[in-house]
Amino acid sequence: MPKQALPVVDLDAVACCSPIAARPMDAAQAVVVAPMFKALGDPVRLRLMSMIASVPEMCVCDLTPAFDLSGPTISHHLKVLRDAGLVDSERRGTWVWYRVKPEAFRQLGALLDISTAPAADSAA
Amino acid sequence: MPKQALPVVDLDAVACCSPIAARPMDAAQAVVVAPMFKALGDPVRLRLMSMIASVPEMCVCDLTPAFDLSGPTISHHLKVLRDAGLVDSERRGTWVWYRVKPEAFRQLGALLDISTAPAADSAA
DNA sequence: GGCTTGCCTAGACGCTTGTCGAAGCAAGAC
DNA sequence: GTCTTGCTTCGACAAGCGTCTAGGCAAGCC
Repeated sequence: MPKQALPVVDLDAVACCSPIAARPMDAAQAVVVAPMFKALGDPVRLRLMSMIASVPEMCVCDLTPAFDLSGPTISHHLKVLRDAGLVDSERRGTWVWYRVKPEAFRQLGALLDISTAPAADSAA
Repeated sequence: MPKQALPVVDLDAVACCSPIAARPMDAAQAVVVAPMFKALGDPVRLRLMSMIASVPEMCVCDLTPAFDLSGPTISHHLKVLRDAGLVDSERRGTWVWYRVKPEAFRQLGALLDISTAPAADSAA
């Protein structure tokens, strides 16, 4: 069995590593985590994330032409991803570069782990 | 009418295991996967998911009182989760029971895996 | 048969979101 | 300095979402 968050219940630790199947998530934690999933809940943002995650870092100037959308719209979606804590941006000279925040992805991945869940499919 | 939620999301049609960091996700796949994340992007639905995932199966009658929301609203959120392919429902006598679909969770977890990503900072 | 309980659907309402064009700011070229 | 390019912010609009009440259907009890 994979080791998991020990019973020390620090809110950050819970938000970070406790699978949602381990126990019912409390309202406060749900409010913190939901925006991260929500940010991924748009096809454009999912593709943006994927493009950024596929390379060490990505220039907005390479992101925008991949979509049939205006610059401001892409910029808006990138801001949503930034606000959700999924990516970081940095201006270097003329261009702005985006980079994923791996710890955020590890968090979400850990939340989705159902390996510790009561057997729903086999018990039925 | 234990209608099995129709395959709004056809799991088999999705590249089931390719992490989004492995390569840029194509638009078609993004359109299929985004609704699953979107469904988790609401605090109420996240808590519902967590409650359902914490036990083999869960009766709506136990779900509803945990929230300060009307029955129809909970029912609506459950339908969103059902349409996203994250849960299954079944009527047995008087009550309706919900159950997670583990394969959907495994798929989302796999998508979020960034261990194969080009080192933006983790291996740098 | 009629009544009650459990859940879903329908319709409506206000807030949020995705999109755009216009305008603004920062960096570099001239 | 001025001009151009890259990106973001602003303001607006339509579409979508979350919530409610009202109503409907199925199952079980009398």
